[in-house]
Amino acid sequence: MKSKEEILKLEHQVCFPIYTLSKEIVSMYRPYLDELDISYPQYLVLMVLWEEQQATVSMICEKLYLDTGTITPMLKRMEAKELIARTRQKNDERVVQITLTQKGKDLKKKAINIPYKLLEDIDLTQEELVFLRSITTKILKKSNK
Amino acid sequence: MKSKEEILKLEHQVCFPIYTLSKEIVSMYRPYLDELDISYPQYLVLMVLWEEQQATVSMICEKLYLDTGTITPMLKRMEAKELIARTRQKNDERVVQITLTQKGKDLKKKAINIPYKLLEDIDLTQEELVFLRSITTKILKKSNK
DNA sequence: TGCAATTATATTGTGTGCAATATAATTGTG
DNA sequence: CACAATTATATTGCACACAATATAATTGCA
Repeated sequence: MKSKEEILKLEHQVCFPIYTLSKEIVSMYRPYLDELDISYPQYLVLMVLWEEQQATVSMICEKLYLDTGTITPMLKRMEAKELIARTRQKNDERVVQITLTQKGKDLKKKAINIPYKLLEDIDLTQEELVFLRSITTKILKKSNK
Repeated sequence: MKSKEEILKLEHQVCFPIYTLSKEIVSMYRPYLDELDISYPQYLVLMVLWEEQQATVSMICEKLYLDTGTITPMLKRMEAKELIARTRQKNDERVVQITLTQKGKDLKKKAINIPYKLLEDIDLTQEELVFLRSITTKILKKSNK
């Protein structure tokens, strides 16, 4: 039985390791993403587009659990780097369609091996990966109700 | 045997959920920490100080896996809020000692129940908690070599 | 149809987070 | 003992992340 004092200690926290782990994982991506001159969140945007061909701003926000305050300036930076194009939808001028430029499409080939490298670097067993995935998605599902 | 295309999605389900979960957990803290007028990283600094009474800047950096570029401005904001005091060490003027003010000490009483509330909100089983902690610390240990 | 809600995106402001660099104090070495 | 290396913290610059607010386009309803 832990005292309140004990519970407040950093070493006993559940959330702190996750918070730290998240940063650590992003930093594991850094050397690979540096080569492509993109950040981790930008890589996530590209993954959406590589899968969907095109997407609206709100679709990207929803898929990545980010809001327009984060996404809009990020998309502008990606546009400046000529990875994507932003165009207002003809039949509804509120909607902004995001599409890949040729440069953005080409990056996929260079990025295709990053997941393998990361899995190597993280070095977890299959069981651990499955468990980790199930727990994280469980919490996310619950909190999204 | 998964195609590269699919693996790209698979890893999307390992690293991305952790990244998202981390943000989700921080947002779970927000209502409780808003009452104390502190951010999650500031809460982490306070946890170190509640445990250690006092600490140097570098000790805090090490414990929280953050660097001075993050910590120094954060400590200044916490000093401005009169939660902590910053004093140069007499025998080595390079070192800055961080101590709690009375206001900083008093916050501990109000914060003592937050971990319980979070555990409730997260709603994981004991096994899941233990597993999560062990796996996150495993990766962190490995990457810190 | 007119205009108040709604919707999609953008903007503002604040606080991290980190790489790179700077600064000042201390230590180690010839 | 001088001074180059090291150490501890600070600063700069850039990119998120998110709450709050703004803006412009579209929808819905009296």
